[in-house]
Amino acid sequence: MAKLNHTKYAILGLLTTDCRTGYQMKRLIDTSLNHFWKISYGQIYPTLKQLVEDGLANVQETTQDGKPDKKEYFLTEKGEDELLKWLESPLDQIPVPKNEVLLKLFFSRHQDNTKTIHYLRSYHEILEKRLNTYLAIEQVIRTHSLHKADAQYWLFTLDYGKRIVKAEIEWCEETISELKKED
Amino acid sequence: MAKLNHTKYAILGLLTTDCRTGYQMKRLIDTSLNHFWKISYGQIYPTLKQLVEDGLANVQETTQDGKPDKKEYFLTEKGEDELLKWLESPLDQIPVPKNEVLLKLFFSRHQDNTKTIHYLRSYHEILEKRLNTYLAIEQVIRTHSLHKADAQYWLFTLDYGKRIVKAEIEWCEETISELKKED
DNA sequence: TTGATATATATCATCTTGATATAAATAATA
DNA sequence: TATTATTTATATCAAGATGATATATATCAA
Repeated sequence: MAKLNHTKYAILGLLTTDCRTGYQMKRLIDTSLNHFWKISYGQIYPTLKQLVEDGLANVQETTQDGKPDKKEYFLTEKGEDELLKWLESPLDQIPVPKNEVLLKLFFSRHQDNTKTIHYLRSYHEILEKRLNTYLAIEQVIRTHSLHKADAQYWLFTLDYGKRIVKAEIEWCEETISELKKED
Repeated sequence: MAKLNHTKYAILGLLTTDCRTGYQMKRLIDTSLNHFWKISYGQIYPTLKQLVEDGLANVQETTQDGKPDKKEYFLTEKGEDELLKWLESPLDQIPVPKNEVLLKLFFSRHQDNTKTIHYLRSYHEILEKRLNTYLAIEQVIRTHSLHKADAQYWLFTLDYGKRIVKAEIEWCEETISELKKED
């Protein structure tokens, strides 16, 4: 049964930025907002169609010089209202994300601690890279995009990402330390 | 296209605990492991069937006094090997979870900051409740289950949950504070 | 006696995923 | 100059996930 469809609102929101095509939306999400969202083409194009059918967006085909033709989507007033209604809607439950690392860790009494430690070291490396990515993105925003309307809110989301990754890194270090004691 | 199927390994892992039925597995996940995993009946029963077909588990129907009949599943040696292989497999990419709160926050320049602040206060409340839940679970583990083979690893996962929630709470407080400055 | 709850198995409409397909363009390389 | 790689762009689909729903047998509470 259909619960709230986040894809629809994500795309409505994206239409308030300067993304106009499905391809641009996918790129923006993948390169700049992937610390808190992800989307697939399998969601984008059917949802754009549905938004047009529902009168929340309209579409205009554009011929480009030196590039393939494209379909540009624009929010309608009705679409804007729908977005605002969603923004105002109260917070429901927040699902806890599934975490493969913790799933494995929970069952890892079945293997040697040295393997588990090695695994957590890999995780630690991934997290450090991720933190560096977030710091780099933050730098780029502060240097080039602070004037943009979204900048402040974008930084809020990055701050969230940074804090979570830092907590994950600390947890990693602590857990590795505890596992070492048990050998 | 089929990527690694976590459900299968989650269920193989659960069969190393004293869960024997689909219903018990769902209950264990929902009550004790929901800080890092979730599963639906829609996954459990078809996957149990598949494990039996693949020779990774076997099933035995049991009549119970005063309760409905049940199907009990047991790991085979082949299933145990498969679980160990999975535990030893190297860490691939870790997806960043989707986060509805950050999605809304990113677009919330379109609404009054007072609404956003109110929304983040709701989030704050949910997080504080969640932290209390984790602390309570930890207490129960330390008091009643420390002897269990899984206890230490379970506490590791809870420690992760606690640290993440604490980071989220701090982020909330900081972000609310920044938003207040802008009014 | 009735309704709620616990224990138990199971299905399905809807949504998501990410691989894949196709195509028109430019850019890089041999 | 031709070929290959990359960019820009739209689109689909098999496989998996979800969580509501259904059904059934039991005990417990009102």
